[in-house]
Amino acid sequence: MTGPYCYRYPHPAVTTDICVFTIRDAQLQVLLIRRGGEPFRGQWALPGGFLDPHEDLDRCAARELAEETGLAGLYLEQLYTFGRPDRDPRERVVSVAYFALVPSQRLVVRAASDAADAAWHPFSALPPLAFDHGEILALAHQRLTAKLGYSGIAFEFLPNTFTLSDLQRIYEILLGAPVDKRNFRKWALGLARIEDTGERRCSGSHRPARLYRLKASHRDDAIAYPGALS
Amino acid sequence: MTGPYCYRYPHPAVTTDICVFTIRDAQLQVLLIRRGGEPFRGQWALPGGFLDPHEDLDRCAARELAEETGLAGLYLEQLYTFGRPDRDPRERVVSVAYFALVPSQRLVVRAASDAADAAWHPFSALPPLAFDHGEILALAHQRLTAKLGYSGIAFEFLPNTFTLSDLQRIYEILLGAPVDKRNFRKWALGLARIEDTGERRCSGSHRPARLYRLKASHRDDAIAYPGALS
DNA sequence: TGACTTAGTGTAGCGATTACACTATCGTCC
DNA sequence: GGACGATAGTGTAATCGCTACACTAAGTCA
Repeated sequence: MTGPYCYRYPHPAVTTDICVFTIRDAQLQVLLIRRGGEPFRGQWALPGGFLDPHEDLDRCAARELAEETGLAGLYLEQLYTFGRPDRDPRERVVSVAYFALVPSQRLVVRAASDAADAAWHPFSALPPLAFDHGEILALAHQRLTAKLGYSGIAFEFLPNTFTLSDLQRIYEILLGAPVDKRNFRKWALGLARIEDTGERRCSGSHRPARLYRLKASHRDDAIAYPGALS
Repeated sequence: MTGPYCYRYPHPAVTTDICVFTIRDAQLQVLLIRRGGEPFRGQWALPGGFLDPHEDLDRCAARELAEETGLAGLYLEQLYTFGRPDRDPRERVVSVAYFALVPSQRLVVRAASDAADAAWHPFSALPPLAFDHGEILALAHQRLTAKLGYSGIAFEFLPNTFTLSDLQRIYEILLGAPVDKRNFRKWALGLARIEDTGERRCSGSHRPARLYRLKASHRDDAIAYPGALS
């Protein structure tokens, strides 16, 4: 392939790929797009794409995510950089992987032009993935569960207001194990990061639950749920 | 600049930069090289260099480290990827940063051709650094101290055999605070990862210390010194 | 109004972490 | 060879945090 961009030494292409997680139907789910072009046409892959010449890496990840899925403004964190020489059959591609979390409510996903389709898949039943995206997702999942043990990352799955039962459900799904209600609440109520809104949520024929809210002032507090250490 | 390597879209250059830490003179120290060429000629920088076309990223980091400093076979871990569009004045460069640890004894450092000089610098008194290498080192240091809390990374600073006092000194230097001797030894002796060699080390006019050794079988055990949580 | 469903609450036991000070063993110097 | 100096090595009691565990409260709906 020849073109107008020439260098004295070979340069790899650089892309970002984004692992977007959410919790839906009481399951951890991942956003995948069906590839519209070669290679791996028709297979599922992570959203992502090539780095623009004057664009920061974080910016690239956010842009690709918005372009391919319509999602914007979510928690986005650099994960790891994958660079095996043969990971893309077309040319040498170094991919900076990101991982992102979406609250369960913001699930509207739009497939864009260069992606034939975009859909959520349960993490426990992923289809075969293009390139080394399976490996990338495995690492993202590992990071996600590890961060439960030392950061307040679980809150990123929640909307602005939530009940303590909502929060507990998140932890139970991510940990894959039930959590004691009283111990969990004792712990959660001790966190500086959340506060009572004074409101309640009525959702069915039972006692309404208090609604809590995140305090922006403590956004980056390290929060470790002790039961997450297992 | 024109050359034989042409692409349809612009490609950034990709490099690796390595933050090498050791402990020397009761201080955390970092390996820097003095730049022999432009830009930033004569300034201190992290060892590192351009990715070869058929080389994995990890491989590139290890190779550059060996070429520029003579160090090989040490603990090497990918840290983060830096890609600000203006971080290199010559052209767009995306750098995959690594961090590496060397035992205090293996300190022989050799400056190679393209690096005018290589030397250890106390982390607490770093000279001005080229590019965004100051930022990279700050992140590496953060990762290093964070990992003390949940991994056995401190052992990477030790030679094959060591005394418990050696180990304690590592923790005290990295944590920047004294550690209770009895509690520390109780903890260390409970680790499955170390074993008594039966030998002793005599180093001065005082009681000799038992020598311990790492068990290879437990190389990747997670080890968290409780005092490291502060 | 009774049944159902989820929200919300306290305590006692256990295990882990912490604080704390003296004895042991070697070399050296007189 | 005895005293000194220097580092190695050792145990216990108090505290704190985590865990296990079962019932009452407040709504809806039939």
